[in-house]
Formats: sequence, C-alpha cells, structure tokens
Amino acid sequence: MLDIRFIRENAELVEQKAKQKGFDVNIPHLLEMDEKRRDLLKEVEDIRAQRNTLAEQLRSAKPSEEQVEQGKALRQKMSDLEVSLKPIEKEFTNLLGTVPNIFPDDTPLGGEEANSEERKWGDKADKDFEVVDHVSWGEQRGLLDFERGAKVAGNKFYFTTGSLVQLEMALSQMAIEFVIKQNFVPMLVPHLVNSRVIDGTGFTARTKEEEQIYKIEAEDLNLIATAEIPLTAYHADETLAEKDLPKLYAGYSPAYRKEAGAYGKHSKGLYRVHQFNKVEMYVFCKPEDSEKWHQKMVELEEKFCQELAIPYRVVRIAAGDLGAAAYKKYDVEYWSPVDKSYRELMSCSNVTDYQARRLNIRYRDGSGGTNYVHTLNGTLAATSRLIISIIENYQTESGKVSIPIALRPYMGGQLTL
RNA sequence: GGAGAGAUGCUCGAGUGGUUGAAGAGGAUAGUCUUGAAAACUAUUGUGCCGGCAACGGUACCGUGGGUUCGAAUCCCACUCUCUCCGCCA
Repeated sequence: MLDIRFIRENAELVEQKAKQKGFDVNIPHLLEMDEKRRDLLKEVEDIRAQRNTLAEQLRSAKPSEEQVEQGKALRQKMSDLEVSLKPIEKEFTNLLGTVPNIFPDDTPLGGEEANSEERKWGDKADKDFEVVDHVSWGEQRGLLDFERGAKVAGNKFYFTTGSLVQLEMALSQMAIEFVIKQNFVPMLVPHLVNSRVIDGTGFTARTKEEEQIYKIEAEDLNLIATAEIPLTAYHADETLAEKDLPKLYAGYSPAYRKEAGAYGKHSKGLYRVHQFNKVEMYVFCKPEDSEKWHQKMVELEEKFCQELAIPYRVVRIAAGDLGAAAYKKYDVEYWSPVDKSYRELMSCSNVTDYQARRLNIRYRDGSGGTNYVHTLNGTLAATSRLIISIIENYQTESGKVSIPIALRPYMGGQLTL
C-alpha cells in the first residue's frame, strides 16, 4: 500500500509507474473517492462534534424532551452519513490496495525479457558428455517419484527418496548454519495464516490465473507460499524501538503454491512444484538502510552459491516483472547445462514500506515520532531448485552426481549420489 | 471439544451509563539538589485520521464487529484470543 498523501501529490508519477509495472490502476478515480471520502468524513465529524457538545451539556442535568429529540435527530443524521460513507470508504480502500509500489528510475523498463544481467560467476563451460535432466536422472534412480506424487496428491506433487532426502536436508542445514553465522535469527513459522496476513503481504490474487495461495475450506486459514508471509506478519501492529533495528530473521518452511497460471515450458520436474522447502531471509530495517540491506542480502545469496560452487548470474528485475509490492528486485539464476541457459534460483526484493503500511509495522525514531519500517525478503535456499542445479552441474559422465564439497560435512562424508 | 474466568495506555492496575484520553503505582525522559551517582522532589510521557505554514482545533480509538441510549470503557449480541479445570491426543 502506498501513502495516499504521496499519491495525491504524485498522481502522475504513481500512475505512470503502475502502467510500467503492467498494472491497470485508475488514479483519478481513486483521488475522486479520496476527496468524497474526506468531504463526508468532515461532515460526519461535524455532527459528532455537535453530539459531543450536547452530551457535555447533559452530563449531569436531566435532559429535556427537546434535547432528547435534538440528540435523536443528530444520531439519525450521523447514521445516514455513515451509511453513505461506508461504500465510498470501502471502494477507496480497495482501490488504494491495488496501487502497486513505485520503483526507482534506473529500473529497466519492460517485461521479463528486459531483465538486465548485473554480473556472473562460476564455470559454465560445456561438459564433454550429454548432461541428463534432473527428472530422468532422479526417476531412473528411484530418488524422485512424480507419478506416485500425482496419484496421492495430484500433478506437480512428488515424493523424494533415499539419498536425495539427505541432500535436501544437508542443504537446509547448511543454509540455516549459514544464516546464523550472519546473525539472522532462525525461525520455524506457522504454515497456515489468516487472510489478513495474506492480504497484508500482497499475496492476494488479482485474477483467478494469478491465484497462488491454497485456502483451507471453511476456515480463515491459508497455506503459506513462502516463510516471507508469516515473517512479515510477525511484527504486525507493532511499533519497534529504533535501537532494535534491523531485525534479521531466517524462516525455514515449506512453500505451498497453486501455480495456477504456470504451465508450458519450465514447468517440468522440480522446477515448478506445488510444494517445496525453503530457507528465506527477512529483514526489518529503517528506510534509510534498506538499499544497503538489499545489496547485502544479494551478496549473501551469491556467497551461498559460491560456497556450493554453483555457476550463477545476478539479474536486475525489470519494471514489468516486479510485481505489486517490490520497489527493487534481483534474481540469482543458476546455470543449467541441460537448457544451456540461466534459470531462476533465488529472488531478493526490497518492498520498502509497502507491506509495513498494510500490516502496520512501525518504529519509533530518534525524535519520538513513528515511521513505517522497510522490509526485505530474499531466498537463501529453495531446496528443490538447488537440487536441480546440483544434479545438473555436478553430474559426471558415469551418471553419478558428486556432492559439493561444502555439503559433505552434512552428508556423513558421502562423496556422490 | 466441554465448563468457568478474563482482555483497559510502555507495564501493572482502578473504573458497571455523563467533568474518563481514561485514577493510582511502576518504568522512561527532562529539571532541581549533588563533586559525580543514588535517593528525594518537580514536570513530561499515546496513536490514527481530517483541517491548518504553524501554534492549534476537530474526531476516533479501553480485544474485534454489531446493537441499545440524548450520551457507552461501562449495558446487550456475535466473534477472536488468553488463563484455569475436564476430555482427546503426537
């Protein structure tokens, strides 16, 4: 959510940025509702003031017939006004909620194709044999079972088996130890959250196609699509002390995603599934520090890839690919020897105060005033995709996959899969 | 899941229809005193929205949402959460 005052003063900018993000928002209509709302609010408050004055006069005295009538009239007037205010207020709030965050001017414009490569790392030289894709590789060895996943739950569900389970857990453990060393507080979080939290974090779908969140029938509960969701809401409605910022958390949880609109290419195997496990970094900080933390978090993502020796590149996300909440976003993409291209592995966003406003997360600044915090989220380890990147990059001609050196201590010294 | 109790400001806690934005205590901040500190004393100590350059004014907020009333923290209804006891259970 943006500050309505900011929108009032920068209507054209906000509208232009929204368009460039690919969002269709009607700012003039929003401002019209805003004005209507404020006019009515003024009237309501005037009546309330009159009512309060009357009540003041009657505080101890017995009210006269006439005064009771006067009071009744005021009440009627007020409830009439409130009735007309309600739909306007509602429309206003809805409209305001649809306005996406702005983004800095140095953001590449356009969709996914406009994402710009910032830097790359690692050896992506062709191997002198044909690298087998992870699905064939995993299914041949009985380590991945999509067929039974489909039987038991449906398409895009799967069973992970045997040594791949160990790999998965080794990755998680390495990631957790990694973040602890970086002073992030590790967290296990609720996997189900109420709808206010879904809304407040900006995960509410605009269209059926974009629907990402699984809902629990007949309950106000939703499966989380990332630990970012409960971690953001962790401090909802709180005013944090300046000295306690930044707050650094790392959530480990499964991510449940409908992926309703996602089909076609890149949808095979573990790359896009309805459920995977993830270690997610999350930062609450002062507005002036968020850019610094954003850079730092991307740096950590890269460091993690480097420790695993997975070739990657960092991509600056273009306006049209930012989504509603993000102000600035980088993706880390691993090199896929199978596809001969880079594929998304991690994502790191600075959402500025967009989520903090919705969830009312503030801090008390030096002067005693309050201000919204900035929040940032970044993947450290989406284990399913990391597993793909390891199977592909660490495959040997014999078909064996050697274990990255950094992971070996977590796998009892095992050398290959 | 059943029965009961409760939810008030930074914290504890008073308040069951009208000078209550809210007593009192603690904490915090500032000042006086002191060589310094402590103690003591004094003062300050909410947030959102609307209007205003500002000083300030208006309004809302005592778990949440409705209702009764001229007037609600206080009465009524529903919901949420917490605690105690019982049941079930990894």
